[in-house]
Amino acid sequence: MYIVVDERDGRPIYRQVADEIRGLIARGELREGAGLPPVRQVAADLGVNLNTVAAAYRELQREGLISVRHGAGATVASRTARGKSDGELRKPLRAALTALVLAGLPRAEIMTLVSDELRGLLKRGK
Amino acid sequence: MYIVVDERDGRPIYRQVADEIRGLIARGELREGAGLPPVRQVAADLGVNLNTVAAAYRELQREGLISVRHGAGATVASRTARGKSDGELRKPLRAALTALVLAGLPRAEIMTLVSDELRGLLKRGK
DNA sequence: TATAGTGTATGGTGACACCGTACAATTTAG
DNA sequence: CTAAATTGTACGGTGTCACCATACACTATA
Repeated sequence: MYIVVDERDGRPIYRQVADEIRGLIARGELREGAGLPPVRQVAADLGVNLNTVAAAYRELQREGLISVRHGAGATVASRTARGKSDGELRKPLRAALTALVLAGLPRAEIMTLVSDELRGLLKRGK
Repeated sequence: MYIVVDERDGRPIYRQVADEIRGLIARGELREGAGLPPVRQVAADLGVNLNTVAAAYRELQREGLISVRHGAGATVASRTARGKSDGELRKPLRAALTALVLAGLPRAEIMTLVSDELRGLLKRGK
C-alpha cells in the first residue's frame, strides 16, 4: 500500500494518512474486505509512531470506511462514508475552488482540472 | 463585512477567518483598494481575540491578497494570490472530491455541484 | 497453550492556537 | 504642531493537541 505524507503540509500527519487511505478506497485500489497493513508497518514505512497511524485508522473507522478489530487487523468495511452533512462536504470544495480562482485560473481550466481529478477517482468504479 | 466562524470546524479560527475573506475577495465583494475592517472590530463581531484576526490578516498579506500597514488599516491589494504550487492547489481539490465520491454522489451530480460553486465565485468577476 | 502478531491505553514533550495586556505606528481633532 | 484616538504589533501565559516511547490487551497461529 503506497501512501505519502509531507512534513510541510500543515495538516497533522494522522489526518494525511487517513486522507491517503480514503483516496485508495475511493479509487478502488482497496476493495471492500481487503485488509489494511498493520499500523506498525505503515508507521515504519512513513517513519512515524504507530499511534499516529492508529489515530488515522480510528478516524476512518468513525466514518464507517474500515473495520478495526483489536488483535486482528483492519479491513475495508465500505466504500461509502456515512454521516457527512451537506455543509461539511461543500465547505472544503468551496475553499479549494476559491484557491483556484484566486490563482488566476479561468473557469474552463478549472472545470478541466476537476474533470481530470474525477476521472482518476472513478476509473475503477465498483 | 459579513463572515462566520464555526467552533466545530476543526480548523483554527484564524484560518477560517482568512478563508472567509479569501472568498469575499474572489467573489468581488471586496475589490482592490477596498479597506478591511479593523482587527478589533472583526474580533468583537466574532467574539475572539484581536490577535486571532491579526493572524488571519498576516496570512492574507503573505499571499499578496491584502496590504497591512501598522497604524493605518488593511486594504485589498490584489485579486490574485501568489506562489501556490500546482500540488498545493490540487491536493485540497482532490481531497474535497474524494469526500464527495465516498459520500456516494454520482459523477454528474458532483459536476453540477462544482459548477454551482464556481458560478457563485465568478458572478461578479472584475 | 505458548508465541507471535496486532490494536489500545498511558504518560510525557513540544508546538501552537488563543487570550490578555502593553507597545508602536499612523491618522485625525483641536 | 501636538495630543488624542485609531490601528496594527509584540510579549507572556494557558490550554489543547499532535506526536512519541513504552507498556498493555486481544487475536490468531504453531
